[in-house]
Amino acid sequence: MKRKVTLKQIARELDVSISTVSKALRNSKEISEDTREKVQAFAKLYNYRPNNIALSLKNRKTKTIGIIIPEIVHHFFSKVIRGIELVANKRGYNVIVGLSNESFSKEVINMEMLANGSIDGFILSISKETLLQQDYHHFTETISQGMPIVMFDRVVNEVLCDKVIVDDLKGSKKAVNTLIEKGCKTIAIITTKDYVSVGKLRTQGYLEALNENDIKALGSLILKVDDKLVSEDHLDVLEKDIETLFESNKDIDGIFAVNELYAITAMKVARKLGLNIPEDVQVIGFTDGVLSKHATPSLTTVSQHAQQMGEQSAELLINNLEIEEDEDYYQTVVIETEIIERESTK
Amino acid sequence: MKRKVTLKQIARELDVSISTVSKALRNSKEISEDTREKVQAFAKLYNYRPNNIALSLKNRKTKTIGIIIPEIVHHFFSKVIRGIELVANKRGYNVIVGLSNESFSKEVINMEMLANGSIDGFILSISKETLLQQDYHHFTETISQGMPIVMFDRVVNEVLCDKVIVDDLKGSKKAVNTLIEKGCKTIAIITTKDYVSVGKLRTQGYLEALNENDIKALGSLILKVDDKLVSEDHLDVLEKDIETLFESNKDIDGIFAVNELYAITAMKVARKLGLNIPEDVQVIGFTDGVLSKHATPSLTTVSQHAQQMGEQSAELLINNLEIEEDEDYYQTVVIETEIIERESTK
DNA sequence: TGTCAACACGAAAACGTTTGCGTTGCCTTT
DNA sequence: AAAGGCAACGCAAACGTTTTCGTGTTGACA
Repeated sequence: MKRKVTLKQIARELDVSISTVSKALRNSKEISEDTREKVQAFAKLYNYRPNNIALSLKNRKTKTIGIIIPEIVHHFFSKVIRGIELVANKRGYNVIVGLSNESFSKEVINMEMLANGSIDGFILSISKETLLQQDYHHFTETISQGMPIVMFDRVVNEVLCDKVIVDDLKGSKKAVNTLIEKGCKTIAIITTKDYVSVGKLRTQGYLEALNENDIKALGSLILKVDDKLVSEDHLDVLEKDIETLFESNKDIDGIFAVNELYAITAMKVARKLGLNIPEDVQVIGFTDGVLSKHATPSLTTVSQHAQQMGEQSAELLINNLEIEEDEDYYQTVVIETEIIERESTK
Repeated sequence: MKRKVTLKQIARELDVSISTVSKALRNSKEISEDTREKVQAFAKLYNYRPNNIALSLKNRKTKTIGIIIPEIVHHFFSKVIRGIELVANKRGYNVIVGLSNESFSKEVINMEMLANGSIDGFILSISKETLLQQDYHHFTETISQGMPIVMFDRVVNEVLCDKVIVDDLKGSKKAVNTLIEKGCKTIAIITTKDYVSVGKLRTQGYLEALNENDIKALGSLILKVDDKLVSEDHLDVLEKDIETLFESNKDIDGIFAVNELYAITAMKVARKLGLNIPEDVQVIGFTDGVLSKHATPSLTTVSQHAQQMGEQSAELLINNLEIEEDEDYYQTVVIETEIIERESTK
């Protein structure tokens, strides 16, 4: 087990100074060709690689970016990570991930662990609990210490930083409009409670779409699911709620669900009630996850281009890191959504 | 934008030496109570946090572990990561992830990026290309340089290190036995080409189960899918193959698929051919992903306990890191599989 | 009054780099 | 022969810590 070789060891072995070795390896013309070759040969032989930590300390930058997300076992987030990793690697950066598990305190802890020199900047999506408590001091403090943050998807106006979001409102309008075009008269929405900003926006898009088409929005057609309970009952409760929705609104012929799971579950319940998809009820979901693609019938969805979001976030952050301290100019990039038509619509 | 405060700045401000500040903060009794309080108050005020990079350099350990996986947009791998992250954080470690994207060269590059001081050890699952080329020098070299590796799921005998695997053979035997118990007489398997070790093992388990039940294995019932092509056609090809399988073996009443997607696709094709599940054909898959749970009918699977694998891997690695250089004793932990019965079996 | 221990603190090395600048020795130039 | 120039290298600082080993100042004690 040979330890990693350092400049010092090479220097001692070759009887020159450390600086000479360093310069020789970087092809400085201060060093004679003789010594340069000698040093480089030796370095190659012993497979010398500069120690990253030492470099980080010297350069005051680590060339790694920190990601904090609420959950990794989630198609959307892992796709975002893939996007981030893609451009990060291309530009010579590493990524280190922290999971908040939707908890405020874990988010704070994780950020503190990373903010002390381990990384150059953050890319993150806010946890539900933080959203609920509306306590954003850890973000603003980090930023004020000179560490840039890029937020994606779950963002918040109170914090000034670069942001990458999908146009939830427009996306859901598109979805509902699609349902209307395909002949739906009575469209229900299955959404989340309002404190999740994306849920709120998507609901709003639904309402606006109805409004613009002169369809009256009915409270009974709006199902707001409380997704705070993560337990197994969650699904059962969800199914019951949806069943009630269908039964108290017999004329529903279109469903817009703000995520994949709700959509799939809606289809399941509909089928159980003897309704055919898409003949009797058409369904559109949000997020193009793996479920939508492989469900039967496959689900028409509003695609969020998760990987692209990740790529954009990384570009934004790295540009920020490598540009000379510009005048605190923050931008918000909007990723367009796209309807992917599959079998759950006519 | 105030830069992060350092020991040196505190020292200058309070007109004491750096060492005094350091000692005061660590509550050394060398320092008088007066100075201690003064320093600590100042540090708190300016929110002093020791610089991680400097600590890493000094201690020659980074307290972060590197993960290299073939793909992150994958339920199994992201669940493993969650497990790793869980115990890593609990024990004061961070995780930094690299994606090989199933490519040999990216695996090598990624490992080299991290091996130069950024991390203390690796947890990884080998890429398909590496498995195919059987070139493991980057693993052995890393290990011989004193950096421990824990491999999970996709492991290889040629490399000596800690390993965490699932009992693929036993797991698939269990699956096939379950099918037999439930009355299946003609069981087909949908598997991968043999170079993916887990595919090979699972096929072997299938054969052994049949053998032990005195059922003759038929080559025509074994479908080996070439999953090298990742393209969209993949699915089409798969469907065609499965359709052929069903049509040339009309009496198939049980399907064992080595992964979720194959199983779901098999169900889809079966239904298209007018077969009912589980009445006419029963299906069991491997891996309990999100598809299995939410498919209709939901899929009976062999659960691999991915999160537990991650936890075990992390425990193994960290123990290795924190124990005094023991005598190169490597262990292989086997995670038991478990059949999760759902609607695709009787 | 001289000695010694205890106390409170500072200097410096170390971790592994990079780099500006100083220092040799030798050759050229006038 | 003296001065200047250049090639080739070493010194030392810096990044931010921790820690060992001084060192100076007390006070107590003989």
